[in-house]
Amino acid sequence: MARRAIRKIPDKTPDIRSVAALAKVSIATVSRTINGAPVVSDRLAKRVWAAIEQLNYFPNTMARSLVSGRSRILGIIVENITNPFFPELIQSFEEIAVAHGYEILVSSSNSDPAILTTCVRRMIERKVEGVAVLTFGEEEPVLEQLAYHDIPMVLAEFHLDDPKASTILLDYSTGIRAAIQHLADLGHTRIGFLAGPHTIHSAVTRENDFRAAMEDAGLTVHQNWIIECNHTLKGGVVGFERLQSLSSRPTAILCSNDMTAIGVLRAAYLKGLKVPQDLSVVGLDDIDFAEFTLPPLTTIRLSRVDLARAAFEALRQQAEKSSGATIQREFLVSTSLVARGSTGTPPSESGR
Amino acid sequence: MARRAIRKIPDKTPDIRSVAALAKVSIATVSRTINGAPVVSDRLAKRVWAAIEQLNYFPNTMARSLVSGRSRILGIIVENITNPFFPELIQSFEEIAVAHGYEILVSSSNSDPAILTTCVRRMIERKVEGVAVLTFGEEEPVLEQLAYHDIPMVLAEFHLDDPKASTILLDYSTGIRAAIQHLADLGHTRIGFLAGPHTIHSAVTRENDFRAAMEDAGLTVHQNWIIECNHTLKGGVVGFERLQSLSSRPTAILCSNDMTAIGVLRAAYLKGLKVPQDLSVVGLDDIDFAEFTLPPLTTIRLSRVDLARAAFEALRQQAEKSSGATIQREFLVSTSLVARGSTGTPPSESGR
DNA sequence: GTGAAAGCGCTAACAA
DNA sequence: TTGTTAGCGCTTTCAC
Repeated sequence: MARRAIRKIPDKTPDIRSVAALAKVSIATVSRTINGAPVVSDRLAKRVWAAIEQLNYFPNTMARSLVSGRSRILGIIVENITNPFFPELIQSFEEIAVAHGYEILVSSSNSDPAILTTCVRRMIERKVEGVAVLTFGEEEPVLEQLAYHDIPMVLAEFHLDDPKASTILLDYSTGIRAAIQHLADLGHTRIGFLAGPHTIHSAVTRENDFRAAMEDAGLTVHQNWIIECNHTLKGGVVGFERLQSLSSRPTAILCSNDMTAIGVLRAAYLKGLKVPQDLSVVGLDDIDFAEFTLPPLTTIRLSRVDLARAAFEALRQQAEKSSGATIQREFLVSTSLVARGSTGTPPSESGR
Repeated sequence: MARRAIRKIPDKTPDIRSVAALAKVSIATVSRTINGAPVVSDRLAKRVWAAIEQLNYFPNTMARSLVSGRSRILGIIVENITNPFFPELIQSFEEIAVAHGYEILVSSSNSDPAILTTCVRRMIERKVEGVAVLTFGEEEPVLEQLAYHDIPMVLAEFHLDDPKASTILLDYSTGIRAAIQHLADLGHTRIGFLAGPHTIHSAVTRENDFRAAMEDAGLTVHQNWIIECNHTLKGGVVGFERLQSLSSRPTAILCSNDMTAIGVLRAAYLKGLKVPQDLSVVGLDDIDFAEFTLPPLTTIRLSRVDLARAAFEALRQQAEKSSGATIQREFLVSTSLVARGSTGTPPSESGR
């Protein structure tokens, strides 16, 4: 019974030593070659690469991170991955990060503080080099943990007085002004606004910018035409219905985001209202789907690519900052109007 | 000039040694305590936990992974994060994985082989303990890399003859039969099918199941009513138009996925066709949005939660398999019909 | 039950 | 330019 079965010993995954041995160099040389240290001679570098190829060697990221102290992981926390705006954003962020040799840790807070706490904990445990907090304003409670752990962060529309925190400012104003002007040019004077939840900074900003734009255009803001919704399709439906229940109604509705606007489109259709003949609707975000609503949605474009780029850049600067160097702490992403089919001249019978 | 500025030395992030020192035990005891090894005495364990708390200590995941050989990271590769089906899937997978102490690495192949290769490379470099390849059939070329690196994987609708590969079978048949029967019950006999790209296994399976279901229902399959689309909204528009250009047309269309169906809904509307009065439309997936189309989409539900659960379970079993133990290698996720407003009786004037 | 010590695979400081 | 070596923070034998 003592006979030893002859088993093929599975070849260990190759490590830096096997590469060094095969290339007949030291492990330091292998390391230098891989990391592009400028001192390795071509002759040796060539041998090293050959060995790497032959062994199909992949450096062990954990060992690397452990010793270098750099995880090369960036975190991104979004509000709700189920809102099409965010997958598009994540995709851009991922692309950029991967192109720069970073890995990303995605998580979605679902506007739930408990989940957010878990997200942050995961980020800290995995030693991310920075976190893009793109929840648009629900973030305060967790920011301290991040700050405590000295993790760089970039926040959308929120200034944190921390040396490691950068801010992305969203210039909604430009887009919103353009939208109001567009509506005014079409002849609208009665414009309502379906806001986002007031717990979200960006929602408040958007609403304020709406008010300012209305004033600038010389239009009256009707307080009861401003309704707090929740940035979802259903929220848009509810908001529309509340507006409809009023005796005096707007001829155009600006929505705090596209999902809300899509909800309005849907509710208006069910109500028998024609867009844009009976009602003009404007969204904000310009998610991919906006082009395909019926009618195609006029909206204020907030470029996911620009946003992702700014977020990455802010984090990269923090992560790769040489001490003493000065970095950009504030980034601006602008918005612009995309006129499509959901806006038109107001119905003539409506009181001007 | 030699005066040394007095600077507050930032406290290093606490490590296992600081905890051990504070608790007056060895680092081995700290490690055992954290990992729930059953041998630590209550007395010491208590001291250790107190020290951990006091220092706000987080174990270093990389060091842990390096020595234990377990990254506790699972990869998930999806076809296209921009298709609403996938964010919903990712969200479920993330929830389950995080609940079990795993981190996840998400990436989206965008049906681009070059990107897919990068995805796989990232997974390998980060030493994931398993990968859920949910691209639904474009995966072969990269599977070998994963297999070569001995990484467990779970594939949707694809058997790979590798000890580390598990398969999730999608039982489309049940749902598709139910859909055809539903249509037949309404009086439809002329049913078309907008297929997905033939390069995708699942698309082919769905098409075959459509044919089989038609035969079972005693209905004739018209080859020219089966059109290959690409699982996008635009694809649905194009498919619909091709169907419309025919002299003899179906009264109902089954689509290989919801995005295609939404495209059909949109194109039909623009064409002046009323759904379901003039045309019945059925989707497949039941993405969240399906409930909100106009009219609400009748569709075949493919539960993201079930799929995510199966994927995680397959990977977990592989990753935590004790040698010799036998594990489940095949999982089944079923489908069911969700009847909503996009299906109805066929138009009377149309030839039966 | 507890501790000492040997690495996990790699980078970086220092020597040569 | 290249090699030697000391750890990075942790888990895990192996003694006690």
